[in-house]
Amino acid sequence: MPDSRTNIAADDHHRFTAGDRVSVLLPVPLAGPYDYLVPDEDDFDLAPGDAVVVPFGPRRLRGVVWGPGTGEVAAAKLRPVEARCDAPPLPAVLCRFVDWVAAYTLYPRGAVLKMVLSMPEALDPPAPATALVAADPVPDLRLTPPRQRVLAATADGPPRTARELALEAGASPAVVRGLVKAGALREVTVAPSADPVPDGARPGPALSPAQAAAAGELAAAVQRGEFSVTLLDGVPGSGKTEVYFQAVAAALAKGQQVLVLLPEIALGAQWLLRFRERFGVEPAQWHSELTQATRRRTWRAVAEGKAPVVVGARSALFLPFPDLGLIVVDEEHDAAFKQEDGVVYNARDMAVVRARLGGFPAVLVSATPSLESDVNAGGGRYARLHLPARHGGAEAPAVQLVDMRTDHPPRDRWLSAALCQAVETTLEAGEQGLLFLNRRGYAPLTLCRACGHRLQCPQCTAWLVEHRLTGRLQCHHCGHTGALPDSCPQCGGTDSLAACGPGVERLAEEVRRLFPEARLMVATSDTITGPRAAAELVRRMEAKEVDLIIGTQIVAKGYHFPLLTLVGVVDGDLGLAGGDLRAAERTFQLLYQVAGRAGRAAHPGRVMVQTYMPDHAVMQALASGDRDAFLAAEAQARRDTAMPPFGRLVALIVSGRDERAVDGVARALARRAPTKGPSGEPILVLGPAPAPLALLRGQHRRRLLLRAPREVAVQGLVRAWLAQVTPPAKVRVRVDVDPYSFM
DNA sequence: AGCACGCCGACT
DNA sequence: GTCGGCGTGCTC
Repeated sequence: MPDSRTNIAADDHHRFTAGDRVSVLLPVPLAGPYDYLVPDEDDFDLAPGDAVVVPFGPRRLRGVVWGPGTGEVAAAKLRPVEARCDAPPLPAVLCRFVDWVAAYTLYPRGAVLKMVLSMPEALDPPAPATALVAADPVPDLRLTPPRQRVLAATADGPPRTARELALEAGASPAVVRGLVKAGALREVTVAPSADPVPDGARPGPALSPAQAAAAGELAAAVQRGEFSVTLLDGVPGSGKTEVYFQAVAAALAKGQQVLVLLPEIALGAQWLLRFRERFGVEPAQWHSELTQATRRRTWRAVAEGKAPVVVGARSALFLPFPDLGLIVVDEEHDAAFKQEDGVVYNARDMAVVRARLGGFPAVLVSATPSLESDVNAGGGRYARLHLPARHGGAEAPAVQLVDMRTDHPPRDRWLSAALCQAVETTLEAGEQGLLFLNRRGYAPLTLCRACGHRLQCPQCTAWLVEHRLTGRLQCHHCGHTGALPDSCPQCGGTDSLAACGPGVERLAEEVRRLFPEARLMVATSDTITGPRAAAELVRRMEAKEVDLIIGTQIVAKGYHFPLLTLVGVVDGDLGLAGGDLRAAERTFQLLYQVAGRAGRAAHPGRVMVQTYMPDHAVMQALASGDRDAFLAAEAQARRDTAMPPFGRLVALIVSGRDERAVDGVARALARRAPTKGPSGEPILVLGPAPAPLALLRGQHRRRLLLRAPREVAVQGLVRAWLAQVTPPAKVRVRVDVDPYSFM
């Protein structure tokens, strides 16, 4: 375990008064807290965790009192704290968490605090809500029908906000505004209405014996109120959600708060519905697509203990819960929990840390647990709850491998005879199918048949992907787009550019040719752009307006389509290329998830995986359904190579516009690489190597990778290593502790 | 991260 | 003669 530095804010109840020095942590990516003076005013005192406004150079910033001043700075330089914010102090456990995450990830504490204070305006009290009531009658008021409805609505009931009133009267907000302006409605201030909260006492659904046993264990862990980690491991459709909802109910019964982390809020629509069915109302949500006002309200509600349940993406981990009693990490294996920009951290791992610091249980949920969690459960560090059967008795779908070496389709076609046959059977039976291809666009590569030139992104080491939907070329790494040229930019040849390989759009073209009567829908992040589009997809599938979905990983999880009985994986080998440590594990997880879309209701499902490597361990595991054998083999391979979770990795990514400067820094780091740990443990440093995307957004990138035995606290080692090299200003060195992506 | 200071090109 | 480009340096 990494070093967690001692923290003052955590255990100090003492208050700072006039003339004292306090250290204040600011949400800026600079090393540590800065010292300030407590102003010389009566009744002004500060305690650790208090949010304050301080001068900082030419600006004023909101920060958090972290503890007593360090005294390292000359008294003459000190400036006084300007004010205390009218907000609940940050819980001491959150301050300790910030320190812990900073120490672990090797990021400045201020950078971590920035994630906590992501909504600084929430530190100011909310403006009082204004509501509207009927004013004295206005002579000569033009009474249009909408106006009459609005005025009628004000006749009874409590004052309502303009929005509520418009909604109730079926009028536009402009009508309401017009009436206010005309003087027919009067503004009054009201106490802000509290959102309805989930009701943990509502009876849950009937659970199977296995579900009930698992739910009982989780509820008991919540009851005990001690740190523990439980891996809830169950096949898709085994009813994991209902099981952990019982733990949520137990925490609510104790009066504690609950955080549920989901990898992407995109899979939230059906999840929110289930939550609502179970607890009566939707929980508070936290993700990047919320409006400013909602974020502000929610942050404040969490801080005031008024949001009993929050469901959110990884950043929700940094919300100021005063009394958190449970964290659930659903789809815990999902790589989306790894934050890659800004502070690099893994929300699943940090959730476990947060639970440990807070002294409450964490529950990790998955049908395809990560190797880390599986090993932790196997070694007894985590408890494991297993839900074996599909709830409701549906059979797990049979997975059939299609050997593309013998059943290969003709040139520029991607569907084997076997899969075509299966699609036909499915369509004839009036059932639905999903063709899964994890590649957006029409073709991943365009090349010139005359001169061999490949269309490449000017900013990245990546091919440009043709998108017929938009008629443009697109780089999937930096967002660069350009028109599709009609002649080769290299040799000028006309009619020589050829699309190579399939994307979902090209696959759709093939399917339209083969099954002209089938109704298709292409589901990718280009077509499913938000919750509305996702809901529409669900509606069209349920109404059976669609026979075949052609989709990327966006359809791999979260959805439940009762009539979907066939899943065809068009290129099962796609994720296995490249030297990624977790390529096999991830491919298995993804394909297993996709396979789980087939036959979830009364109809038995069928899954076909097209592969050129039918003997590969991933394919064998899918075909046999023996996930545990696959995980065991994968674990053994990692053990043999001292790779995670049996060893530790830290990646350094050196980047900058000037390739030679980047190379220089990377080589300087390599020369000073540690070879031994503090007690002589063997340390291996690989690199520098060009990153797989050696050029990204015009930035040249080199990677170094440090591997250490599990028991070595790598942070000290890396800190000392980095201290020996001072890169020039335009070269950046990023640290990624426990890297997931090797790009 | 911001924001200022500072030193070199195209405008009123 | 000024407005403004962004290089580097500091913030208790």
